[in-house]
Amino acid sequence: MTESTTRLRADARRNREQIITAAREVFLERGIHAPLEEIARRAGVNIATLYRRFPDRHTLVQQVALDNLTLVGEELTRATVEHPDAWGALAQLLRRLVELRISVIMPELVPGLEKDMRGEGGPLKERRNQLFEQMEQLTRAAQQEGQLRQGINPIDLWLGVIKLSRPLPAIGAELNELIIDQQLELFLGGIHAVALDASEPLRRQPLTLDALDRYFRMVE
Amino acid sequence: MTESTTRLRADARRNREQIITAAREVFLERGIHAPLEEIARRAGVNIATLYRRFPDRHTLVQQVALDNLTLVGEELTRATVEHPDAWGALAQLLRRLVELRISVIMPELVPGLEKDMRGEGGPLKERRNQLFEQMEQLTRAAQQEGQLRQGINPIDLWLGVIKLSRPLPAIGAELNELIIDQQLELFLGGIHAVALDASEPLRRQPLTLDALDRYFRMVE
Amino acid sequence: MTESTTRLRADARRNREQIITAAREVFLERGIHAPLEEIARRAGVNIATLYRRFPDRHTLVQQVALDNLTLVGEELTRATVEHPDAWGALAQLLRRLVELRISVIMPELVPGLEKDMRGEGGPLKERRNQLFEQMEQLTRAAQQEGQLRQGINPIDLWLGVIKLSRPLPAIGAELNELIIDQQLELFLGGIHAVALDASEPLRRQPLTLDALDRYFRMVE
Amino acid sequence: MTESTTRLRADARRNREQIITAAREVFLERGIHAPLEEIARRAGVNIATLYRRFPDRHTLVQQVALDNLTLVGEELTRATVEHPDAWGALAQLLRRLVELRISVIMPELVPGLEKDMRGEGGPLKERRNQLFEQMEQLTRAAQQEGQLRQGINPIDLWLGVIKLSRPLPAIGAELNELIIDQQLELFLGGIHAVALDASEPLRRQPLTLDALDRYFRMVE
DNA sequence: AATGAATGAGCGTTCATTCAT
DNA sequence: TATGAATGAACGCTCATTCAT
Repeated sequence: MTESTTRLRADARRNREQIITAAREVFLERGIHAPLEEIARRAGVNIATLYRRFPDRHTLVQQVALDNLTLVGEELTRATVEHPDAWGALAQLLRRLVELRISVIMPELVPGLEKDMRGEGGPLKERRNQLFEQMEQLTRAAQQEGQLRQGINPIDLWLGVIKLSRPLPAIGAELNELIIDQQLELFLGGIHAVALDASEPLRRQPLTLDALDRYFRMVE
Repeated sequence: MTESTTRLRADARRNREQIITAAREVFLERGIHAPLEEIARRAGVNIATLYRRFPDRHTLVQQVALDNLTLVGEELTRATVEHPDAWGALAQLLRRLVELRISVIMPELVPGLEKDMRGEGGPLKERRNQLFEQMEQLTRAAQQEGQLRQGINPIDLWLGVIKLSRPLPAIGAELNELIIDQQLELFLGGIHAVALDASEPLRRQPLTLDALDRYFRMVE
Repeated sequence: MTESTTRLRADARRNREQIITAAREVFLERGIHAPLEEIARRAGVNIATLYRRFPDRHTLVQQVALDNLTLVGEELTRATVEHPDAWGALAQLLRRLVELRISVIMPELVPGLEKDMRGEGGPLKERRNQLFEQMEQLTRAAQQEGQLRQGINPIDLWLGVIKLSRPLPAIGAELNELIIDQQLELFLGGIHAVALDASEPLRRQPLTLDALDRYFRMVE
Repeated sequence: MTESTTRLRADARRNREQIITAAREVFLERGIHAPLEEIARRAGVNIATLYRRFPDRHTLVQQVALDNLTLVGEELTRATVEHPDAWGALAQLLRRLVELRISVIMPELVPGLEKDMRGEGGPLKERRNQLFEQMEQLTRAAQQEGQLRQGINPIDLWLGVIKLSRPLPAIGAELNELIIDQQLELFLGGIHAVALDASEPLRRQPLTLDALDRYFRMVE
C-alpha cells in the first residue's frame, strides 16, 4: 500500500497490513490513544512484532494516515469517474468516506501529526495538500452547478466528515452506524443548495426516542 | 441539587458538589476515562472520599449527566424567555449547549448510560424524557414558523450537538473551539429553512488550510 | 532515620524502612540499576507501594544514600569514641564501612546523584560535606601520629572503600566476602605508615589459586 | 586465535573475530549484561549470526576471557622483555592491564565462569593456570629484589587489578579513568616495599572534593 | 466521615531467544 | 550460512479499587 511495504518478506508484509487494518479499526473505536496491545491482539501478532514494524505510536498513526489519504484519493477518483456531475461525485465521496470511517484517523491528522505538517512537511503533508487541491476543484465545480451551497470549502467537508465518523464510545457499532447515517444525511441536506427549501423534508426515516430506547432494550 | 443530596451533612454535601463540578471539568478536558484521582485532586478531596460518594465511575457519570440535564433545562427556559420566536430560542439553546460543552458528558448519556435508559428507567430517563418533550414543543413551533427545516426532530439536534461538542483529541483547546464554532454554524445553516438558498453563503469566516498550518506553527 | 520518616503511619514507616533496607541489599548485589521490582519483592511489598514512597529510582537512591551517610557518621563517632588514637579509629572505621557494605551505594553518590551535588546542593551534599570534614580531621590526626601515610586524603579512602566493597557479580556472597577482606587488608597495609617495611608481611592468610578452585568446587 | 577458529570459512572467521572484538568493547562500556544486539550491531552482523557462533552469553564471555588471557600473556612477555628488573616488569604489567581494562571481563573470569574452573577445567582453566605460574615467578623475583612487599601473591594482584579496573557505573569515562589511576597508584604504593616509608608521599596529584564537584559542574 | 496506605492489573517498552527464509 | 522476522517474558510505570486507621 505505502512505499515502505515494498521490500518486506511475504509474511512480514501480511503482518504489516493486518496491523494497519487493526489499527484503523481500533483507532476508530477507541481513539488514537488506544492500547497498542489491543491493536496487536486484533491483528493476531505479538506486541513486539508491532513494535518491530512501528517503533512508536506516532509512526503507526503516520502510516495509517498515509494509507487513509491514499484510500481517499482512490475514492475521489472513483467518484468522479462514476458521476458526470460534481455534486453527485462529492456526495458519493462523502458518503463513502463516512462509510469507510477513513477519516477517523484523519482528525488525528490534525492532532498528533502536527509536526508532520510543519515547515516543508514530509510525504504526509504533500499527499494531503494534493488531495486538497482535488477536493477544491470538485467543490468549486459543485458550486458552479448551483448544487453546493456557497461559502463551503473542503475543510468544512473534511472536518465535518471527521466529526461525523467518530463513533460515540461504548454504544454498539450498530447504533453508531444508525446515528452516523442520520447525521450524515442532515449534513448533506445542509450543504445541498437545491434541497434548500423549508418545505422539503430530508430524505430519511428520522430517529425517535422510542427507537433509541428499543435499541437499548435489545442489546441488553 | 439532586435528591440524594438531601440527607447529607453540610461538609459532605459541599464535597459532593465539588466533586461533581470537578468531574465535569475534568471529563470535559480529558474525556470520560480521565483518572478519578485527578478529579479528586481538583475537588480537593481524597480519592477514597470520592469513592464513598460515588462507588464507581458509572455512578459519577450518572450524576454529572443528571446535573447536566438540569442545566440544559435551565438554558431552555432562559432561551424561551429571552426570545419571542421559537427559532431564535432554539438557535440560542443549541449555541449555548455547544458553548457549555454540556453534551461532552451527554454522549455518554447515550453510551455508558444505556442501562439507565432501559425498562422503567431511573431519574435520569425521567428527566431526559421531560426535557425531550420541551424540546419537541420548541422544535414544532420553529417548524410552524417556517424557520426550522421539516423532518428534523429533537434527537437530530441532540445528537448533532453531542457530535459537535466532542473535542478532537490531542489538538489544543483553541483549535477545537474554532472547529466547533465553524461546524456549529454549518449545522445551524443546514437546519435553518430561511437561509436555504444556494446563493446565500453561511455567515462566518471559513477556515483555510493555511490557517490550520499557521496554527500548528504557532503552538510549536 | 531520615526526616521524611517522621509523619508516617506506623505500618507505612515499617514498609518504608524495609524498602530502604532491601534497596541497600539489592543495589549492593546488582548495582544501582537493579530492577525495582526485585527490591519491592524482597521488601515484601507491592511495586506500587514502592512507587508511592519513592516516585522514581533516583529518589530511592537518594534516600538510601542519605541513610548511608547517616550510618557512616554514626560509625565515625563510635570509632573515635572507642579508640584513643586516630589511626586506630580510622582503621576501625574503614573496616566497619566495608563490613557494612555501606559504601556500595555511595559510588552511586558519585554517579546518579551528581545533580544533587551541583550548585548549592541539597541535604545530601550538605551531609556529605560535613562528613568529609570529620574524616579530614581524622586523617590529619593519623598522619601527625605518623601512622597514616602522607599524601593520602579522605577521597582516597572513600573511593577505596567504595571500590573494595563492590562485590564481583555472580559469585557467591562468601567468596566475595573473602576477597573483600583480603583486599581490605592489602589496602590498609598500603596506607599504614608504620607497617611500611619490605620485610614485614601483611597480617593475613593469603588466598591461593587452590583455595579459589576449592571454593568453586564447593558451591557446585 | 582460539582453537575453534580453525575450521571455519574465511568470512565466518572474520565474523567471529569482529564479534569478539565488539563484545570486548561493549562489555567494557556497558557491563557484561549489555544487550547482545548491541554487540551484533557493532560487529556488523545479525543477531542470529552471533547466536550461531555463540549459543549463549556465557560462551561469548568465555571466548572473550580466553582472548583476554592471551593478551595478558603477551603483555607479561613484553614487560619482562622491556625491564631488566622484576619489579619494573611487574609494575608495568599492572599498569598496562589496568590501562587495557582487560580485567573488566576477567572479574567475570571469577564469577560467571566458575564452572569453567571446576574439575579438570577446560582451555580457560588451563590458560589461566599457566599464566599464574608466570606471574608467580615474577612476583617471587620482585620480592627477592626487595621491591615487592612480602606476603603478596599473584591472586592479590589479579583481584586488585580486577577491582581497580571495574568502572563505577554511570559516571563518565573520564572521571572513572581519573579515579582508577589514583587508586592504582595507591595500590602500587601499597605493595612497593621500597616506598614504604611514612614520610614518603605517593607520587601523584591527589583528588579533592572540589575537583569532584567541579567535574560534575562541567559535565552538566 | 474522611483519609492514608496498599494492592492488582494493565499497558509501554526492551531484549534474549527461536523460527522461517 | 546468514539474515529477517516473530515471540515470550521481564521490567517500568500508572491507575482503579479496596483496606486500615
